[in-house]
Amino acid sequence: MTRLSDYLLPTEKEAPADAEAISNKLMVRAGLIRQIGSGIWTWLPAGWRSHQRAAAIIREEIDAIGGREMLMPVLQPAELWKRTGRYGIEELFKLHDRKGAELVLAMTHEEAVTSHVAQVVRSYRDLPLILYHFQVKERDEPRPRAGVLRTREFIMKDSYSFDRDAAGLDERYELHVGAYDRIMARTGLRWYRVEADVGMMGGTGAHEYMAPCAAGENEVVLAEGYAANIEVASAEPAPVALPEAPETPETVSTPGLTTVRDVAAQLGLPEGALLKAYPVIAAPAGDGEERLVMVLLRGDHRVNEIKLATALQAAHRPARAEEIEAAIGPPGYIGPVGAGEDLEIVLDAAVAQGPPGAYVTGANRPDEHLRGVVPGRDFAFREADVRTVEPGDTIGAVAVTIEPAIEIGNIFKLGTRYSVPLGATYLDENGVEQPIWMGSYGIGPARIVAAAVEQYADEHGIAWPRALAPFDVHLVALGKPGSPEREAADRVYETLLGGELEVIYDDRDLGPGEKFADAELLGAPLRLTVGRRSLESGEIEVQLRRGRREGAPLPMDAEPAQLLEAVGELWRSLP
RNA sequence: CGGGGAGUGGCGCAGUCUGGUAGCGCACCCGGCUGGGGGCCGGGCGGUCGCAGGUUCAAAUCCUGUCUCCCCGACCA
Repeated sequence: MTRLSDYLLPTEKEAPADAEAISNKLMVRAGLIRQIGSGIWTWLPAGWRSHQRAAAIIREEIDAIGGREMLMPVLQPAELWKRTGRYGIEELFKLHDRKGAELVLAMTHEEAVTSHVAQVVRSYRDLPLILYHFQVKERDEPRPRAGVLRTREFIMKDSYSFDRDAAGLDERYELHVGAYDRIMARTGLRWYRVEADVGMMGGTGAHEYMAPCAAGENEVVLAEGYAANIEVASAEPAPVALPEAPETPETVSTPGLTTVRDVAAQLGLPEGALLKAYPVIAAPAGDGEERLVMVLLRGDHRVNEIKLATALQAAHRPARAEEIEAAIGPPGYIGPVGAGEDLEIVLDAAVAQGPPGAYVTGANRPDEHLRGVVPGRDFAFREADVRTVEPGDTIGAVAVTIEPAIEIGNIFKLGTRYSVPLGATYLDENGVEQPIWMGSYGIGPARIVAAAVEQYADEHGIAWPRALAPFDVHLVALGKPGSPEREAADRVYETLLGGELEVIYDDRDLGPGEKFADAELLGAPLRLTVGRRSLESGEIEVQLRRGRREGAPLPMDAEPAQLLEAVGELWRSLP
């Protein structure tokens, strides 16, 4: 029973002034969500229905691959996080109880689930295992934004798999790939599964599920048969015309010219004919020594920090001017030639694999560059792909497309990252203790909902895919309360209640304009209208929200079973 | 953390420069009209001007401090 007259659906004509993203504006305007603090949101009744629909799809598919639903707490002892070395994470909310004991608010649940498994699982006979829950995550994000797309508190479905070995983990991972693919397909979203960064913790595989939309914070690189987060993407660079190499490099005077653009312009060369030197200080995990590394790439390319971190096997930061001055040469004029025997030089693959020719580099002397520098001949290097893919790059001779997208799920092979510190082991057939191999798999119902709004909204409001709409059918009654057309609308409502579809019935005493506007704002896929015209024509008017198309009208005098059948058929034809 | 912007009824805003009765539209309440695209008329309710301190006869307005929110960047298991 959902009559709008006694429902809480606070719609607004105007979007809140501080909203920017489409989903932010529309979800607030449609009465789905309300903000209570930065990155802290309430789901109002209609919005929560959409959230629950997303969650239900996820639950069904994870159950179907053998996931066991449970519930773990958000409030946790800090000790657990100290054992895995994650207590220092800045995003982790930390607090104390009245006795002064240290607690945290969980931002994810590897620690909790692994500590349970460590206690409970003893034998290879107990494995494999998939455990999951829907639970609030708390993260002190540096910058919450875009309504419900990036919040400090949100519900995530996180599942965790436990296996005897890497091969078992691969199996559980593939099961999740299948489940996630089915979840995405069922939501009605446009989505991609992309290769993702595995991080420096030695993960062995990761994918992200991305929904393309303007408000997305990530970028995905797409080509025929290829989809990757730009953080890890690789492609063929657009070619650059290089001058032929002279016998030896020659010095050119470039007073005051410290940028690629200025030097290229001065010498009449494309920016790609220069080598850009990007000095970084690399600090390997653990207690490795810091070291200075010169990263070289084509002047028109940009460093990809994630790929560079992978190539260096180390966290890194840009070197400071005084560090550059002391170790190499004057900032703005540094280059690989004569930079010192011991300096580690990483040359981007786009140069190392590029056509033969000569480049311009800094001369390591003030106001001078070198022309005619040939990698390999004039300096030694280590090759690595460390540049960011950009428009104009190709894969298989076809230009890539780069799209903004929102990450709605990710799956990750953890290996023994958490089982070892938390002592999650089992005894194999030979009685030998072995670490458990783990995977973790997250997905955010809120982001699924918000992404659907982003992808399908138009200037009139939300246009839900069938699977996520808070209500399937929006029945609008026109005319005065108590009028014959209202009575007819009531009868249609009663009939629809006997069917499978979720109906919101606008029985409020408002004008037609307001009702239609609210219906389009709220975005149910199917709108049925009963008014005076219906009495005259004997037809219930039909409008399909997606595209705002008129549908074939339904007969008003049909038997309830017939009407339900007709509505059901209409419903199944919708996107 | 760096840069920018903003806090005035539920929402959107004006008023601040130049101190002097807190205003507008929408929403809301009451009555009436209207009844197929946010309609009309009349009458109402509702605001410690984010907070604290200061200057002044007098502060939404000037000064100091502080809190909160948004955007861009940095960051992001």
